[in-house]
Amino acid sequence: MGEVTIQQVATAAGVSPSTVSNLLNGRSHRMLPETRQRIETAIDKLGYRPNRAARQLRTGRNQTIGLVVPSVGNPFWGALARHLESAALAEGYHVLLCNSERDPRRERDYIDELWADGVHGVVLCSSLPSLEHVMPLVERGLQLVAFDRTAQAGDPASLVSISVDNAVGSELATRHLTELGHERLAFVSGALASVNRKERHRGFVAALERAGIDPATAMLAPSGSGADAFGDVEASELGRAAAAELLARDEPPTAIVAINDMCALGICRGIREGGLEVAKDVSVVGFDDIVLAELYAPTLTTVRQPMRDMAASAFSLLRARLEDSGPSQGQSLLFRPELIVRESTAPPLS
Amino acid sequence: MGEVTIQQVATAAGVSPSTVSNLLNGRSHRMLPETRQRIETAIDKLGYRPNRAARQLRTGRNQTIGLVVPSVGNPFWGALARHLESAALAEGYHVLLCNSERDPRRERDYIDELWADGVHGVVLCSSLPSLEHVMPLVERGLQLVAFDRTAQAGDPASLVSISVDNAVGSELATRHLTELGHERLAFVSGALASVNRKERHRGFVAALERAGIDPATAMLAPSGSGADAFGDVEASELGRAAAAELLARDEPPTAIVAINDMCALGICRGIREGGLEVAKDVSVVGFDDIVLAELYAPTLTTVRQPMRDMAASAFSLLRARLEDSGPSQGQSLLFRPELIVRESTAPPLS
DNA sequence: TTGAAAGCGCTAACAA
DNA sequence: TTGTTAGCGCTTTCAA
Repeated sequence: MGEVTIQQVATAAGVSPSTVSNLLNGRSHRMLPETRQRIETAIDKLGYRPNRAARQLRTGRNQTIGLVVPSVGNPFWGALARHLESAALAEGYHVLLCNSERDPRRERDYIDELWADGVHGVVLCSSLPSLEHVMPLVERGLQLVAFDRTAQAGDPASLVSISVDNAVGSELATRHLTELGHERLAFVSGALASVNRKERHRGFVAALERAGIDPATAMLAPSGSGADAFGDVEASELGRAAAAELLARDEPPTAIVAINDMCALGICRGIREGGLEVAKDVSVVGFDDIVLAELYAPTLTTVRQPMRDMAASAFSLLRARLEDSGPSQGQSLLFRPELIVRESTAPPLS
Repeated sequence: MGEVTIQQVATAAGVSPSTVSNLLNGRSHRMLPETRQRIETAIDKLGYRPNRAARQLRTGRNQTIGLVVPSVGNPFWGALARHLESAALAEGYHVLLCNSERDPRRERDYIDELWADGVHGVVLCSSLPSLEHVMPLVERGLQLVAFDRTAQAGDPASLVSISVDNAVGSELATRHLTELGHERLAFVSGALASVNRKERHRGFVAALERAGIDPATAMLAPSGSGADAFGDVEASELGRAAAAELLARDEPPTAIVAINDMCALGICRGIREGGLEVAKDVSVVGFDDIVLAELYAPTLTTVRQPMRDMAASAFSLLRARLEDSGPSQGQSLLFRPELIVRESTAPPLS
């Protein structure tokens, strides 16, 4: 049972615990090379590993960051979790996983909980337009990286925002459709309550205007309360329902822009259920470029988010703030999205 | 900055820290109801939350479990992570996320690391047939739940194993195909190195025998070293390559049993790329029933693992062992898989 | 029924 | 260059 302590290492090396501690904390320059050598040998021989709880109790810091996502069951967040954890591992950090299920209350509780546990850095994937609920903790020193959410006016001054340029991405997607000749377009999304949904919608509208199409003629689905009825994992269900609704109209769209890939896959499903064929009858564009996009039948045209880079940036910015301890200015990183054209889009029929 | 300490609560309530501690640790029966009342009031008023690091330093325990999966980027593991975290949250536990990327060395390092951090319970999703590498820690008291891996002869005596009955699942899948009239079947998997791959293959063979088909005529793909070339996230790539290989044969299979859903989706992709149609030309069955199985085109016939229940069991068994502290006998839980028939399977052409 | 006291393993002044 | 010392916040005997 007995774990090796710093005291035992010190004894074995014939020095005091503080010298060992100095070595451990990167102050090796203030000791004789031979002392250093002896300590290192002792550490190796005994298989010593510092007790993190003790260290945290003493310093108030730890080597853990929190990740709050709507649900890791969703492949998009799963990919973020994977890459973030990878980046963290490389620097000796751990990742505490939290699924908010898009429940604002749960989101706040998690952050409180993390803070109480001594976690000072959190990557927060919140769809909430306001981050007011976490302000008290940010003022106390919590370092926050908002992921997949661009900076907003009321945000904490120290906030780091990391996101793809949603408007540009959506515009790329939509322009691709108008260039193929589509004129009756639809935009499918849950309630336009979150920041990035609004931005993507904005890009959609901008592309229509640029193509000389009156945005007022564009369709929005699901209409009414349907938009609120679905959580994150159920994005595909939302797409499916929206497709059914759109295809039942007098003049159904010939092309659909989906808020994300899971939603797009649901739309494709709905199109097939309506007896039509994706691409041939109705074009579909997604957003995210999850792994499945390339696997689907037909393969999905979509807007890629450079997830690996984004996750790596999220971690390194967080770490820098955690370790520098200086006053940290907020900043925002906007990654450039890329249109990936695959099989789910084609010119309109007639 | 200053967090509220137990000392402050004690002062506010006019008692000593030990009494507060007693209340906190479920020993409220040994104090006057009014004392208890006063303490609770003080806790509420001050917004006190016990410092976990201090508690852990003192007791050597914490409220965190580790989850080691090949990759949360894979929707199957993503789903496990989600449900496990949910179950943990309900009991005040946290989940530390670790992606092994199917690297045995990384797997072992993670477990060591977790142990050094005071994590005494881990849900391990290892494909390794032997758990020898973690034995030293298990002997020191690490509680281990092996997930998606049935109990093996050499396993630690205290191990809990949770898995679906792979052989039965695979047999259900295969029998479904033989009953449809298929006679030229193939089994697609990475190297049959892991426990559950072997079991699934066993079920496949058993079903063939029962149907009066000589297992020797069944095909295995990818052949040779191809089986080793892919990790976990790339299961779909493996399927895609295997499909290409199988379809190039003189007598290609009319039905394929895939080792899991991601692999099955890759196979479907490969079939389409070969100019054939899933179901009509070649039937495909998966395993797992990930969310995408129902979304795919065609929807995928597959074997469902009751993930939510399995994850909940994993957590509650782990917790029981963590908190009972008594000597814990090993046990294994085998969940019953369920065949979900969808569109990707049909009778053979002629 | 309550409190005093010791100490978990570590770090960081401060002294030597 | 190295060691001494004093806690970080909590739990848990043991004594009152």
